[in-house]
Amino acid sequence: MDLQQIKYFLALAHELHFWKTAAKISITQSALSRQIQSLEAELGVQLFERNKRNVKLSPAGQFLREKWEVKLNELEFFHQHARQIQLGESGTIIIAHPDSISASIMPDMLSRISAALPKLKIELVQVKYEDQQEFLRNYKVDLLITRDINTSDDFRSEKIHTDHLAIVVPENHPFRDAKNITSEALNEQKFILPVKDEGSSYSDIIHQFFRSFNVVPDAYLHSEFGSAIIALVRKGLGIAVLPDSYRFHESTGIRFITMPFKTELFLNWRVDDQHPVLANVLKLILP
Amino acid sequence: MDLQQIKYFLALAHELHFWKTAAKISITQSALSRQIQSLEAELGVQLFERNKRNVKLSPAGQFLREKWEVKLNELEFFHQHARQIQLGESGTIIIAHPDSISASIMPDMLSRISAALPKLKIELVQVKYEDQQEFLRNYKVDLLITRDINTSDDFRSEKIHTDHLAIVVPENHPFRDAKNITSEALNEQKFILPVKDEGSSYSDIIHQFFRSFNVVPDAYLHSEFGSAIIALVRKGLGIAVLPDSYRFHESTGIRFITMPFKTELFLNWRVDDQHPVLANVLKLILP
DNA sequence: ATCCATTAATGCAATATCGGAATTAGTTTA
DNA sequence: TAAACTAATTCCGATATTGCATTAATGGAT
Repeated sequence: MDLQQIKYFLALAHELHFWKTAAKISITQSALSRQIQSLEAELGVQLFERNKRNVKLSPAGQFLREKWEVKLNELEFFHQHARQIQLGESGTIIIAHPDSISASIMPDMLSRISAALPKLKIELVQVKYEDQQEFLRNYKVDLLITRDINTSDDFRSEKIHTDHLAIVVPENHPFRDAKNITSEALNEQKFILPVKDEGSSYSDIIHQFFRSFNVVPDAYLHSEFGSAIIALVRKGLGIAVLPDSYRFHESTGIRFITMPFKTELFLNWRVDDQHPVLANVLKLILP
Repeated sequence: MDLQQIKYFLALAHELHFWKTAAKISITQSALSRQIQSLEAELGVQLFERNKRNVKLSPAGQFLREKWEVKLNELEFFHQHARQIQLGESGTIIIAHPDSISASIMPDMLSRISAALPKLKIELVQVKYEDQQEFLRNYKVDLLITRDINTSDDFRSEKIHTDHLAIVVPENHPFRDAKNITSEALNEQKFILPVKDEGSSYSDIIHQFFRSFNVVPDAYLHSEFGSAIIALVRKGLGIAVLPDSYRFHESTGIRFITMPFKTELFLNWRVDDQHPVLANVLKLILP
């Protein structure tokens, strides 16, 4: 059973049309037809119900389409990681990080890495909260920086930084410093908050912030991205609570008021990772 | 990339010897050598470090060996399940159940299923507590009977039975009925307990049992298998707390004293399972 | 040092497989 | 009934794979 056949199957399962699929994957309809037949024969499973006119997935085909799609994807990343292992110091390392620290600790961290390992390519990505574990587990990223402590046994986790929370207000806002921040004052503000990820300690700490003031925030806007939130604050759509790190983005038209609430940053990686430079990179990053 | 090539690779990774491996998989050494070469070329990864004398896995090969082994295994079960979907009512359904109920609710359940679906083959297996979720998730079993409520979103779970706990003692033991069971009496007994699975509600309930008597059990023996525990009780090595269902195993030389503590049985299956008879089977089993 | 046994790679010829072009055979539409 | 589609099939040349025999490198024994 050739992986190529499975890819042909997935393409056909998507198009449900031999000619169009054949064109799209650059083989002839005849070849495609026989590849599918041979796949069906080897599996002992009819994948498509087809007559001379129409093609549709059989129930078993439907099942395998779903499963094969994710497994092939996983295999792809394994192969990529194997190539990285082979490449050694001249490979690529993929780091997922929250937007908030793009301008604070990331630049310093990256320059330290690239100074010590000049041949290493670094790829930066941002990963949605709910996908983070899966991405690290399946080798889609090699290092994961989170604001949440990790729960899985497959990962190691170390605290690398502690941020403060800050109130972010437009430049012309009456709030000047921490003295202005009282329950009464907060109660009259409109807030732009991050979407609340269930179980994320980051949104926890923001709730804790409000609870400590005994305030239920009036929030009509939620956004996943800090930079978007900042843009909205600048436009006067409300004020926000964000990690102090955003201060280093040096946006104009807004003011940060640091509060005594802390939020921590964790570096996560796979235990027993085989990436040849990871150990070196960790040595550079960890305190 | 052919799955066959990957199987060849795994065989060679196991033997680390071209000739022996070739013989074992019934091809010639020449063919094997070139299959491995073509696999390496397609991946762009050297899998083995070899000279004219020795073969050993490269670091990347080591990594892929590990990953491929589990993924190929997963694929195998997917293909098997696809065949089951195709077979319809004449397929096989795989049920994992705890040993304790082999003689109580299983016989009745199975005869009901096979009466209604005479063509269906049923396979019974027992799965270690820590593997249960993985087996159900990856289609190694279709139905899973547990004493713990399920936590994953991918599964559905229904309570099918409630057992009582029973004290199991040898025939000649002074304990006769529940009236004998007091804190003082329990404190003088030696216990044979199940291995404690962290997070298993079944071991929880046994702890709860002891706590309600304010007894810390003197247990020098732990065993995973109820039938083993019963054998040990019969030999006078101690007494045990087990689900009342074991009573139906009709072992001689022991006595069950039913206690008012309850332990529940849950039936678990995959949400959105495609197995063609599963819905029918569920209808037969669920209350 | 030299010879021999071992073992992975390679050259070659036979065979099997694959892919493309054209054809065939059902099905739907006008 | 004809025309337009569309998946399967046939035929044939190109390509890949296999087994056999040979080669080249290595390690151990004498």
